[in-house]
Amino acid sequence: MTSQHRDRTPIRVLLADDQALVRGAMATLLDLEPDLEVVAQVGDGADVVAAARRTQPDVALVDVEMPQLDGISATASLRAALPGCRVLVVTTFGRPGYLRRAMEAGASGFVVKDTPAERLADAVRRVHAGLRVVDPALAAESLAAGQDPFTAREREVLAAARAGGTVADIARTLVLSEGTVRNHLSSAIGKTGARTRAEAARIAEENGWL
Amino acid sequence: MTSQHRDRTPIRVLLADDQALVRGAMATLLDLEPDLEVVAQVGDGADVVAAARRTQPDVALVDVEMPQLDGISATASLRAALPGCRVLVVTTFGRPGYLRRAMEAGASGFVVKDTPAERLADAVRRVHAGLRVVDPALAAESLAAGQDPFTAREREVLAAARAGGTVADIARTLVLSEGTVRNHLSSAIGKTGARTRAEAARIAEENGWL
DNA sequence: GGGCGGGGGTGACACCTGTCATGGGCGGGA
DNA sequence: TCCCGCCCATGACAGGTGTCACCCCCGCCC
Repeated sequence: MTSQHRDRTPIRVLLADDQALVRGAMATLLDLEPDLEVVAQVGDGADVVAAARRTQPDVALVDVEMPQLDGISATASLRAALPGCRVLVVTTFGRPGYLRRAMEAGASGFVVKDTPAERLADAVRRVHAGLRVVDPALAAESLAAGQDPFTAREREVLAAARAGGTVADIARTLVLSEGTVRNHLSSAIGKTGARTRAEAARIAEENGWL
Repeated sequence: MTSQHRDRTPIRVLLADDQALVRGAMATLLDLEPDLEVVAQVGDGADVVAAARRTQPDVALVDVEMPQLDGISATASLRAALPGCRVLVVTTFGRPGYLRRAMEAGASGFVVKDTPAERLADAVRRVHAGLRVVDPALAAESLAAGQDPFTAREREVLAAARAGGTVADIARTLVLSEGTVRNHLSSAIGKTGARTRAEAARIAEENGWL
């Protein structure tokens, strides 16, 4: 497909964002561009693949924070279902772990919502052209932070600890011994350099490891 | 929309949101309306009053979550400086405490970013017309949740506890005895019905009490 | 095969937390 | 004026937490 027709066939765009106001605003913003056409809007990651199958978009703009299925998982599903559709992840939080996981899930670009609105359409065009779009500063931060140091269990235990419950609560929800939970927590605390489970959970969350 | 406006002068709108992408998208969305004109955009609450003085807007759309000065405080300052300018608070999180505090600060409306984009312009018009715009469901939730049960100190201690540090850390930052910190924490835990400080902090945050 | 890392578990120990009783000081309302 | 709520503080106590040593099982890889 050597489709270099710039203004003839517009780039078909799918929008996935749980905030209707933001989604709608971005849709009008992109629809103003003559070479872009928003062909679908969904409010949850769980609806991405179905909408994409129906409307066959060229590029999908996917938010990370969504209620049922998050944007990273949705990206992976979408890439598996429609390999021809490229994904540009758009997110509120520029967490290093998000960037890494998004790229591993098959995203072609990663844009933070701090970036000027004028650049969004250009990011879509670049992604559609097969280029990778990543904020350089965030990429550096991602490298500096390193990757998720946790084991699967540690991550689960730490995620369960975010709710603020006791060790007994976590043990009950994960069906584990209290001692085992404390061992995992202790390990996670050690790996993050924290001094309490709450601090460890905060650090993990800020890095996008949960 | 069939808005027959007798006077041809458009409603002057100021936008305050820290996410440039969202801000820009909302600006284009509102500028498409013939009776609305975005006359200023700022990325922080600290810049709201200065920009309003310069551009004399009729309505200010203010986000709650902003880096230096939050939207609630910015609303209060703006109402004091330019009483003729009405404020419509737009926020990601529909927390009951946010709504209450926004109205107390002098806001005329409160809109969550979940609402459809089509309704935003209408909300601006209503606010400009002197009406109050509040999501009924959120208003009910706000009444059900009651208001901030904490004393000033309890709030401070709980806010400091969010970082995840120990009692000693909190005592150091607030210049208090460790025993006093534990007393305040215990009181806050009791008022929220929580069982740990982390849970209490989570509850307080979800209700917009911090 | 032996080593290694992950998962699950137990027991013990020092330390931190949450609770309560109690006290003093300060300001505002009946 | 007295009373009440808030703030600060102390001390004591039960129970939760974080750490460590040590155990087992399993799968992987040199």
